Amino acid sequence: MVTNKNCILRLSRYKNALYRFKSLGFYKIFSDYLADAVGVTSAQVRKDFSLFGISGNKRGGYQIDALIEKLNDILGKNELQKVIMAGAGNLGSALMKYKNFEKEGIKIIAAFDIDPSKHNPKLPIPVYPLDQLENFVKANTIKIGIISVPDIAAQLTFDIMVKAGIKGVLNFAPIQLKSPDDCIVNNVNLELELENLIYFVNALQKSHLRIELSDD
Amino acid sequence: MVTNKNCILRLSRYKNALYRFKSLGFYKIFSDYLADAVGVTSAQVRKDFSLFGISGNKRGGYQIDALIEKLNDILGKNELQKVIMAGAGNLGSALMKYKNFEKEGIKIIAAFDIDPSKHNPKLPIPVYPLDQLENFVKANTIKIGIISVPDIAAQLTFDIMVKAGIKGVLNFAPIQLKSPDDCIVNNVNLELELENLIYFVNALQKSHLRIELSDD
DNA sequence: TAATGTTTGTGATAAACTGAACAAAAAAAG
DNA sequence: CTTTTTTTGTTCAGTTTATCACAAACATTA
Repeated sequence: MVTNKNCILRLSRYKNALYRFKSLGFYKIFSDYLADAVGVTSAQVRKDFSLFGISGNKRGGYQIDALIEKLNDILGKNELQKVIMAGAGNLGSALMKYKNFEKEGIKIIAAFDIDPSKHNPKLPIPVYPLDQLENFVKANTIKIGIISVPDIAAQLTFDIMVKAGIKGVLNFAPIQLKSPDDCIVNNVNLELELENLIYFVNALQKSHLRIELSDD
Repeated sequence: MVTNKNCILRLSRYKNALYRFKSLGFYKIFSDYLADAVGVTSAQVRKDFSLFGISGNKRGGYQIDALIEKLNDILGKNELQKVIMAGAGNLGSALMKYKNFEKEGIKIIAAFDIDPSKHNPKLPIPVYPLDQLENFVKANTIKIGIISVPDIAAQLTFDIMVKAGIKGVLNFAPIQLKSPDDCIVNNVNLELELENLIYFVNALQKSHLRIELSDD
């Protein structure tokens, strides 16, 4: 089992790039083209593929269709992935309207919120009371959940999800969730991303400054 | 200059944890407490601090206030960070309403959109035509931008930002932006995060299955 | 003041990841 | 059919990142 998160992220990027190549009319591709499109070296591309037993044709490159198929298979994307959402506030609502998920075979099939004013089972993505989450997840054997509730409610919401049988959570709340071993948490923390950016922008400008100063 | 992105992300997490400890009434902290709160080892905490010349007191731990101050300084957070947003659609609007940014000293001061129906200079965060972005950024010496436009428009929008003098971009569009050396791009790709999660959930379940099977 | 216990700071070590380089395979050219 | 060219697949070496382990420093206690 490959546990390198960056490697898996690269697979997703390769796949996205392949769709673009395909839409341009290509039917085969070489590792260096794909590398350029994704911003890595060609050795990296071949190495990644080799880890998953994906092979191409020497001097012939890779068949795009077959490659996409294999990547989707590895990424678990060859069947529609049903996902639930906890929290129907601003961010949750925006994510529910986000078109790119469906394009990628990911469908948010229901949302849950503690606030009665948010409940509405008639929406395209119905919003139910939070206490119905467990039954819904069990009845529909959902494995993946998204948390977009306020941070104060995140751990509680998470625990409900775990109890219901959710095995993977995309967490937008800016706290570190306490999780059992058999549930995976991916954090998306927008403040952290911005802080990170600010650090590197500052650091880069300082290092430029130092280079300029050291020139004289 | 420390260029390890994960290390910088950890600094942000330490800082967040420190605020929580502080609000609980603590005034000093040991590396192992902080490590537990963030989910790393205590050696990692001390090593990270050591990289930035942060030192504590042997047997006395670290003063929380001084530590927060130092981390904010490193992360460039001791002054309000002004940020602009390109794209005032669903995601952009949700981000503009997102309260946690201001709590962290990050303020979105204006948004820009190509769609006239989105323009409204009277909103708390005013929305201007895209072609005013360059002048606005120059006039206000903004360094950081957020891209939440459709993927087809992302590169164009990015190029405008770079021309205006933006040095760091948080990009929500699911494409790889072509960027000059002096501008940093951090990608937030929600499909990728979900795909990643799906992979690891599947892989974990398969590996459990294998372990169970190999038990007999 | 001396002994004891605790926690930092860091050098050494190990692990993980990436990149370079080249043999092997296959197509194309002659 | 042989040579040349191209591109894969993989080994090996280099780099980066994380962990271990322990000396040094300080507080506490007797």
